[in-house]
Amino acid sequence: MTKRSQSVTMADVGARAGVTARTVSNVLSSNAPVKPETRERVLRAVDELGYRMNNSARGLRTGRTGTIALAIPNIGIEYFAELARLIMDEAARHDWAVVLQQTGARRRTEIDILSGARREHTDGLIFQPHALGPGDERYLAGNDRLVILGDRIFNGPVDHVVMKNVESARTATEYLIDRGRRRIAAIGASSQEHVVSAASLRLRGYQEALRAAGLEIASERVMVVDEWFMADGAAAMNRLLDQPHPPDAVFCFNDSMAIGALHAIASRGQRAPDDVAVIGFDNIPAAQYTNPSLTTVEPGTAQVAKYAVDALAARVSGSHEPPREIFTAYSLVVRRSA
Amino acid sequence: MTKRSQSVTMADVGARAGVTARTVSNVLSSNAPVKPETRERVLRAVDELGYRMNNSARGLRTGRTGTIALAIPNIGIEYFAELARLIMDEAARHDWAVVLQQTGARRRTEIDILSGARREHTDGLIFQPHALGPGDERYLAGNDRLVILGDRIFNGPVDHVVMKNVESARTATEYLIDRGRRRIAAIGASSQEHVVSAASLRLRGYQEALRAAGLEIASERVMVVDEWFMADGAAAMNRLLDQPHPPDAVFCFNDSMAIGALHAIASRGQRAPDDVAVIGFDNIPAAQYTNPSLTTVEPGTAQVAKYAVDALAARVSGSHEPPREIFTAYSLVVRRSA
DNA sequence: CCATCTGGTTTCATCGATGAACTATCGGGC
DNA sequence: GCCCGATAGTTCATCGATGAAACCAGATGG
Repeated sequence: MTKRSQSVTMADVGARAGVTARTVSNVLSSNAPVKPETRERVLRAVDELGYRMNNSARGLRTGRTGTIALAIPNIGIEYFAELARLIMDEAARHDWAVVLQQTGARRRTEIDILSGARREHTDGLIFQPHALGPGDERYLAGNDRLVILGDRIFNGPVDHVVMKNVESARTATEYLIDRGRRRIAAIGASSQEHVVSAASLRLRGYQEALRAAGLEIASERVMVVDEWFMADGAAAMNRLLDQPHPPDAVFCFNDSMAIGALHAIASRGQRAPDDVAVIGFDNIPAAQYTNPSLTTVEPGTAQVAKYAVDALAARVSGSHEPPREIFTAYSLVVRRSA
Repeated sequence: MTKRSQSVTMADVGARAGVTARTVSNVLSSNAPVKPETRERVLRAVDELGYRMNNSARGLRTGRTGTIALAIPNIGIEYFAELARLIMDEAARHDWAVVLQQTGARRRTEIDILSGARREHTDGLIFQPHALGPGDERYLAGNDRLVILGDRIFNGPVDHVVMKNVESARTATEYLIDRGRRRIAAIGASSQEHVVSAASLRLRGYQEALRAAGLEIASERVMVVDEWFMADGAAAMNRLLDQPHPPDAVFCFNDSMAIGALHAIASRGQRAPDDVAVIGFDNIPAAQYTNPSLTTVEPGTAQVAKYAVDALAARVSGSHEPPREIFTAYSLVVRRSA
């Protein structure tokens, strides 16, 4: 209609409806009282002119953008896709749009995101770090309105939504032990053992279970990987099966690697769980549809999403309560692979 | 440091560096000449004060937000997760942030997104419609800076990046015929046949191949589904296997459904490809790691992402060339399942 | 009859960065 | 010595919505 669809402003709408821009604003945003028939006329004018609110202007004035950022390592990992989906659903209930940022698990990118370099002035940030951890608290500075996901990794004053990584990993490993497995491998350890990460916590749970059962903790059965993709899981499984005494069970630190492991097992003509039992972590939707279907740890992903968004909402609306650490409930989902 | 981290402005930085806000702007954004040592001082001040550009203000002035929207049905479908990943990578090269919107494949939501109700004043929109199609051109009005993905569905004046759905589906079906299969089913048809959609185009390719080979097109072998999730594929496959004369092959309109189908087959103690050959569509990363690995159509996803972002970039920088329709290259990726 | 209140609307300044236009300084070139 | 052009900065208005406060009925109450 108009030459530049951008250029319709509240003043234009007001002119058409016979009121000022301020009244248009009152109709569209404010809770100030407006006479019903005026409201009617304004809304009609909005419609006729195809008016769209200019969010930059509103954002400049109010300091709110209506957008939050979600920073995750890689949306190609199904768990993060699922997490993103759930978080976006929650965010929608707060009328937030979500800007997605992939960190690629790179330290540099994670720092950039925290320091705001890549952050497009959002109202808040939900952040699942991978490369950053304890000792990096300084990068949190200036980030009120921040929620950290996934692991308990910062000592700094910031809200965390965390899984019971150690406990749930121990539960998964105990399950394998209870089913009579004795040579239990782990896939997904990190090359930097000292860092507190999902990898090191799940590894600890695994080790605790073995130790409690009096089983040997064989270092050659702990597979270190670069990343947590299916390809990494498959490669690690192949290396395990090449060993002189291959394992009779393997605990993968996420479902993607478990899917890779299942594939490697089948490719070599072996069978899960008969030859090797496989257990995963995350309970992604696909875990139900692998062959055999995947036994895995349900870490409370939906809770993570809900708690994270709610915690952020509280910060955004000005809460100054001391940062909380919220734990999600986990459970073991038993299917066919173990 | 400051009470409200938001409040550091270019003027503040300038004051500290002994210049005006305009010069700070020149250093940070403009290509106007600035003396090296001034630049130095300004950058130092930026650092010391922890200054972050206010994107709302800039957006208000320039009319650019530095953000584009990507609207897809559901990021829980792996193909869309992969597509989103690739598009975000491309967008990053244009210094764009990406706001993700899920339509849920709902018509109402798709209309809302096009009409801007849920659109947070972005610089442009990449949109994969599902429920909208030909006849809905009116909803495109006022959307310059729009790229439509996935299928050739609008006659309106808008850029499309489209797959060769009919041809590639025909190729996939022909492959099954060449391998000696005769009772070939299809999973993924839509209940609204008349709408031009991925579903109807892939169905057409399937039918063309059967017809060309002189094979019967049995309507009971064309499975209609609600959505394209793994669960839908599994359910459809189970219905097929319950038939008196079950198929010896099945062409699934996406990989997620194919994964569901593979699972259904294995759950009933049957084997792919021996009993039933399975072929998918999309070549998602997981297709490589199913058991058996999945033969599928590679539709040129990376090209979709690149072309879409480039086309959008052209529009944003003011191109008024007639809208283009860009086709991606497809190929058949042969693995074990067929 | 004046003071007070309340619903409904307007006026005005403002958020922070940037486009446009302008000033100041410094070398040349003739 | 004067003009010109280039370089380095400045000033000022402006983008569009909204907070604050004023304004203006008309109703209520003493």
